[in-house]
Amino acid sequence: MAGPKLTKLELKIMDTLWTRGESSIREIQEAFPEKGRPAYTTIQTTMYRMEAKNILRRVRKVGNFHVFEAAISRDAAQRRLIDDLLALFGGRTQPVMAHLIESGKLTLDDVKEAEKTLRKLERKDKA
Amino acid sequence: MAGPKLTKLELKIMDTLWTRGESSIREIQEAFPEKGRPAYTTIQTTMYRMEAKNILRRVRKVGNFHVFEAAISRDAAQRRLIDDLLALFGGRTQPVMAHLIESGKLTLDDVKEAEKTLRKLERKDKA
DNA sequence: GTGTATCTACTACATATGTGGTAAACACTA
DNA sequence: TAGTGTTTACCACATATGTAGTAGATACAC
Repeated sequence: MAGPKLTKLELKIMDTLWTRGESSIREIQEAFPEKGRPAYTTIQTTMYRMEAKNILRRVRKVGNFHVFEAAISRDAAQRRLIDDLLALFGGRTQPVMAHLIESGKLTLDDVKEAEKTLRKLERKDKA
Repeated sequence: MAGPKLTKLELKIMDTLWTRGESSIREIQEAFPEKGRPAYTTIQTTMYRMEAKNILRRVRKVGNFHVFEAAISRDAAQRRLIDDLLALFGGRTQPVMAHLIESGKLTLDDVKEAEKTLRKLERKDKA
């Protein structure tokens, strides 16, 4: 059933946890670019709410601060993002691909890579 | 700069306008599946807000009801959806493709089609 | 012209999210 | 152990969104 839906801010927080592993609130806050960095308590409140939703959990206390870790994988979160997008397109990948190409984001190399992966999968399925 | 961000409900409303063209609130409401169909005034309120955001506009009055039309194209809205998703992936298409493949949503035919389109584009760019 | 059904315009309200303040607890240093 | 700086836990608030009710306007059928 894929992970829960995450907002943009939640995703940025998770990104730090996924990339750097266990982190304190302060470490996560300081991972934001200084320009437009949210207040410490903004991150804190959001993380508390994420804890209530089991998106992350506190694993231990060091000194007087808590250390948190991700409770869902990056893969699960990403899959959810894409599933949601696809649902908005009625499950059809074609328009998605068309837009990716049109915006110049998808290169011929990307596509060849995808094709290679698919052919590999096909062989595996047959075996 | 691509269109404004649309929510799921807003997208469903726009979908009717894009597909069937000019429509009344009632027509849009009745385009929702009977199971879980939002109340007339739910659609109405949402459409009024969309009007304020210039996502749609009322074009004329027929009898005692207004007729609305889309003020942004399906293409612009879809592009925005995909741009937003891509931004969450740091602009990288690779993980997006990987997930599409992994979930079985992207077939070899889809990819070949994309490749053909890309090659065509390439030739056009050269010319 | 009058009645009836529909629509409009406005209001209300709950939830999720982003935002950040404040007081009290707490750990570490000197 | 006393002081200081950080953290926690909680609170408050604005905005966006989904949800729907109500009163009065309005058009159409007869």
